[in-house]
Amino acid sequence: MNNNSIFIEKLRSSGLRSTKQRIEICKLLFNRKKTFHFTISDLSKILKKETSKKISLATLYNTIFSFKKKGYLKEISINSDKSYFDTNTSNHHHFIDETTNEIVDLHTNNLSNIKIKKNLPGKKIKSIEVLVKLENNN
Amino acid sequence: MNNNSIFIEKLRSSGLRSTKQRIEICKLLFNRKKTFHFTISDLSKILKKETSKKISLATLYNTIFSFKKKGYLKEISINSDKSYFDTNTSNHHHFIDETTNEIVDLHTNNLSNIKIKKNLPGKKIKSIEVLVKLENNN
DNA sequence: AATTTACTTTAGAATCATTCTAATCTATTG
DNA sequence: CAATAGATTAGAATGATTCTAAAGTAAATT
Repeated sequence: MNNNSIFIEKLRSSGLRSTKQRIEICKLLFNRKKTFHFTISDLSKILKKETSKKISLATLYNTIFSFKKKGYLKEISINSDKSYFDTNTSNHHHFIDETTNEIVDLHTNNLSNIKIKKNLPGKKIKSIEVLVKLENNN
Repeated sequence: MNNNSIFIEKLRSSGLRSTKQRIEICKLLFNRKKTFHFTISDLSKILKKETSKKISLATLYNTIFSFKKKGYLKEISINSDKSYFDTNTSNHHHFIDETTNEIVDLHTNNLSNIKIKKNLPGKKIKSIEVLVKLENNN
């Protein structure tokens, strides 16, 4: 029938209860072909428009952070007053257009291999994130 | 006598009035051998301790942003609830230790050359920022 | 299927960084 | 030394995020 069962299974299999709210958020985030970059307030606005039942802000925060912890979302490191998230959890990087604030994925095959020739004692690399800032041409 | 005159000149030459507050902030930021990474609230705390006269938070924000605009400071892109700044304005990158939140410079000579093989129409690259996240080497 | 229990959701308050406001002050110019 | 453009200030306003504690509900247990 509907494809909620996919999300119910996804939630269950990762030890999260399959609640109405979480399923609604899953549908919004993961029923997409293209990568989706968003802030919590983006999400909140979209949910207000597209959904009949209201989901509280606190639940949105809770859910997005548990999805991040489970590896369903990535948080993007850019300088901003808000946090950005990405539905593309594969290893990749970002362009940010500083005139429009639009975020675009930069896949690793479009980037030369990165080697770090310095290491700090007692520490190991967890991730390497590249942010390419863009401005208008000319 | 004192070396304030250096800062007075620095401020004047870039079209900023040399006020008591700005000179105080200059001394705190630029009388250092090593790169200094800080947030506004770090700075505020240090100023409270090290300085007799109080500088208002609004002035701190104003000053740090004008110093950034003049190129005396760089803002660092990490995910955080606050903005981080860096007194090292040369082209370089950062490590962030996610267990302690300590930021360490990563100079370009410790990094392989980065090539971006994709470009977006009408846009050009303004800067490339690499953030290396570290964790404990257990 | 009813009960229990642990996990979730919720509204609203609280917190914290940052920005705004509008009054006062002051470095520089003439 | 007076004029003025630019700076500083306290405190209020804003906006993102976190907290709280009460009410709701999925899943486990009977």
